[in-house]
Amino acid sequence: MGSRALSFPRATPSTTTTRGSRSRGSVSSTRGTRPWMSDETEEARGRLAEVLRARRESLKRLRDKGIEPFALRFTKGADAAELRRDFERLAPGEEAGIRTAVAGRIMLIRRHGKLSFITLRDTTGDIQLYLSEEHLGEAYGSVDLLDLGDIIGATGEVVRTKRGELSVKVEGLTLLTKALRPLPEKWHGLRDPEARLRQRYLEFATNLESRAVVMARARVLNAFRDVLAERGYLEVETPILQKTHGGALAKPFVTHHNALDMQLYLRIAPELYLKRLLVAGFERVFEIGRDFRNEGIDRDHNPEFTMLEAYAAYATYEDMMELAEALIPAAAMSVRGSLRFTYQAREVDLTPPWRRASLADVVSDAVGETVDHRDEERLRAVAKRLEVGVDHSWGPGKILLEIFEKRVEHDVWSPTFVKDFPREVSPLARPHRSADGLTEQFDLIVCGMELGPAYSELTDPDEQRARFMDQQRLRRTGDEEAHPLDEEFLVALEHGMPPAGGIGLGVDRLLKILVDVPTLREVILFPHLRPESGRS
RNA sequence: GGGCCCUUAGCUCAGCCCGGUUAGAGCGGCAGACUCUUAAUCUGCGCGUCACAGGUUCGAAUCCUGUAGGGCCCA
Repeated sequence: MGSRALSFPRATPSTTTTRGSRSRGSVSSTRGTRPWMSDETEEARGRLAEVLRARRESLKRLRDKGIEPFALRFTKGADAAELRRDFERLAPGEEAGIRTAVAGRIMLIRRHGKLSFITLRDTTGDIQLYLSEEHLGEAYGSVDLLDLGDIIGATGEVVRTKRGELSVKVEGLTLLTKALRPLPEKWHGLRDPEARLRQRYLEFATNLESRAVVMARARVLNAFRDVLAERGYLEVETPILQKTHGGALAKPFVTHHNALDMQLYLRIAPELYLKRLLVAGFERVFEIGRDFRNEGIDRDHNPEFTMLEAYAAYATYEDMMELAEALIPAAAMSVRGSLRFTYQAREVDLTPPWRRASLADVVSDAVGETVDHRDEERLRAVAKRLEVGVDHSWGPGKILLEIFEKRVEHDVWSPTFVKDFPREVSPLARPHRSADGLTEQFDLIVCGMELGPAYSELTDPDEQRARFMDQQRLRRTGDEEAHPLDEEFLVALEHGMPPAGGIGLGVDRLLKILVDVPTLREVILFPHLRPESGRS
């Protein structure tokens, strides 16, 4: 059963509009409803109710005329952008002599009696429809039944109007989906910052510039996959539901498997499973997926976020630096077309190679005195001077890291590999080949943000067990982010994991930089918001 | 966690400081005119628990307190 073309005699306007029924809605069951919450149309009051009733009315009229308002399919001939590109040179008043079929959402209607213009929006942009009674005959009356927000298909010749707007001169019009709710204001779009996030689909539908984020995300992921595939990395998927949450220092979400009657965690990182794949003999693997961390929500944190993790056997953290220097520029070129641009009005240059400096050196430079990861007394003094809160139980390494994160990191703007982390804050990285008490870990910092860590991976199962035991001690002192001991992972390591380098990259934070927005929420398609409560 | 700010029609916003008939406008909606518009224009008509709860007052969108959601800054 296909959709019948929307061509029929002019509809006789109903004289029975909805006026008489307005006062019925005085029972206030919809008190406090918000547009993004469902409401009971019957009892809704006010202007929205009037719009909803009008839309239902035209829906009914369409059905009365035997027209299905929710069609099955439509064959598109071209996108708005394709037409604009292909007919760039068409002169005003000229007809291309070529027919096409376009489809999209009605953003604007300009009716001039026997002539109407519709601005139609598809994925690629807007295209104008030119509709005239002269051309459409009786079917022109159907234009009266169209509303802003409806999704339609149109066939006709490509023309440029006398006033210079590229248009499709419509010969056939098909209603594809009737919109039963109104679009936001046509000029301003959706502005309320809360509504923009809660009804993200309306933001993307009406605010064209917001779509750039969605495009950029796809481009970054494609660029990553291209670079990794070219280098022989295999894309894999590992469990999100895990018995033990590991691979990072963070609080997990807890869930429950009914049939097995057991507690499970949503992964905080795929790391320990990717390493099992190294044990299994896959030498280069990567995963792009969601991690979940049960932490606060702010401009740099969302409970779920997208992470790339990649591992290469027989490699070190220097190789991961080189990989990062390939991945991020590829993503930047794909999104920005350049390695030099501004983030929040500040110049940034992603041209590799990037600065490599030890954590102790970066902190020393920033605080104006030489510190190292063993001098607890001096570190405590520096922390005090800079008003960085530190706990009595912390060792020097943790204090050093805290000073870095609270006072130094934000100002590290050019891409920098901050490397060689104290052992106590790095439970999964290999001991440094030449420096005592350090590990071969780096954090990549760009525009004051940590994009991700990388290690020369720890392969010695006994050392790994000792690290986990240290973490257990921290756990007992109340550190909820300490790494749990994963016995099964240790058994896997005992079977032998090749020496390897591994890296994690936070895709959302990179996107923040590439699309130049100040908050993570802007780059997440559907960011988490607190539920609206107290409105029942 | 602390401070400051916002919440008025489906949407975009006035009104709030200094309390006073029935809370305004534009878009959108409805009815009509209009064959080259670009947020089309023009005429007419409607449309609100002023986020929520309490307090002060003869009287509260407006002043005070609390709560919720959101934003910004600091930690």
